[in-house]
Amino acid sequence: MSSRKSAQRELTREMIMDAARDLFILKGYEHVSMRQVGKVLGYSHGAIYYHFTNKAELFYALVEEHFDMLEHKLKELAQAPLAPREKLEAILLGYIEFGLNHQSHYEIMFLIKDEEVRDFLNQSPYETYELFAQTVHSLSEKQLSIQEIWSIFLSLHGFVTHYLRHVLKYEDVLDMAKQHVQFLLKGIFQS
Amino acid sequence: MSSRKSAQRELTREMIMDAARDLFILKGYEHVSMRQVGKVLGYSHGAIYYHFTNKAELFYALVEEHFDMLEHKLKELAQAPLAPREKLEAILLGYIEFGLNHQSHYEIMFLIKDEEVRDFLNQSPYETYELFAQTVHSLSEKQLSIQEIWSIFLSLHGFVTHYLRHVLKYEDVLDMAKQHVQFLLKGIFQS
DNA sequence: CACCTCATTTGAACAGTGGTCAAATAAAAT
DNA sequence: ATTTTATTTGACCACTGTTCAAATGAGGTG
Repeated sequence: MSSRKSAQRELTREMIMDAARDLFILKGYEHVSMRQVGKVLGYSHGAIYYHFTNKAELFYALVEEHFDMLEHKLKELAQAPLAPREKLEAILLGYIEFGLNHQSHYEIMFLIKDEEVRDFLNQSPYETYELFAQTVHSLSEKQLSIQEIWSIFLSLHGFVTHYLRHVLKYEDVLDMAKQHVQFLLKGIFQS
Repeated sequence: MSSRKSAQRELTREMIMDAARDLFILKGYEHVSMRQVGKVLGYSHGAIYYHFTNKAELFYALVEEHFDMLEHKLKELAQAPLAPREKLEAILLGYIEFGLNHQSHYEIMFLIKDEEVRDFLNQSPYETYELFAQTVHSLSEKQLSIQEIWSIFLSLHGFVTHYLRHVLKYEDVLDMAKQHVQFLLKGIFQS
């Protein structure tokens, strides 16, 4: 009965995050317990609390990664060799794709009310939205106001939120997503 | 130590729902426990389980009421003495108002993923959406397609969801709500 | 009145949760 | 070889939803 593992197997934040990520994607924030995370790693739950102050901090560490992923995706799409209108479409669609392909993460990033988690969400959501808004603004050739961009964002958010709740995959709603994007862009470009 | 209360104070589903409603509005679904509900009524939690099979059933009973309220509100707005365009605005704004004035309920009605609760949500969401869609369709003078109405709904849903998460009141976002509605209706009526 | 029945209520029990912390352990530094 | 220090354990706390045998007492029957 050794109560401390050998040095090579010493627990790290990375290891915990890897295990948590798997469980988390599978079950969502609320249905993953600290004890479960410890169990898959072969450690007691106490050890997890040595590396993370609490559950919210652990899961927020994961979410930070995903704000980066979303930003990366937006930047990538913004550089595609397309006409502004097509690029704009790609960005709005890309947002939906991201949301529905990373449902558990989207949930924490934009949906969870839990105060504990919210306390850790500092600047990331604002920064990511700022990037989104800037990109959309320049691609719309300045025809969209701040307010209109915000409305577009909220409307995309509504789409993701709805289908996320019904646990549908992106591919299942692709057509609908495209039509939603068309609806939002209607009247901006005269085409 | 009497273990059964006198007949006049016998527990009813109504009494439980009244107590649950208060707690629920105050704290939201996840932060209300069956023991708390029992406590405010002066009964043990076991008694609650005699009248409701589980927490989900109890809270769903409350939510049924609120689908009715939303339908009632939509019907009321549809009969206001206004021009179609104004009426349409009033309906979209009314939806947002409802969502933000009954945040806890909106959460269960359209947001909670919990399978237990979802099992009880049967036809109500569809029926209510159907009413919304029909009303919007007729008020748009047939200029809006099924798909466009669905997009409008999702976009309103996104607005409510976002501000609900940030626990803002309807009055706090009224201006924003009006602009969002204008954005969604832009291009439909030639005004 | 006594007796019985049965709807109702209780509270102990179960398996789980997030979180804390003294004590045990072993690797590293002296 | 001894001390220090980082890490891990697991008992413990207060809580959750849920189940259920046992207790209770109101109402009906003889």
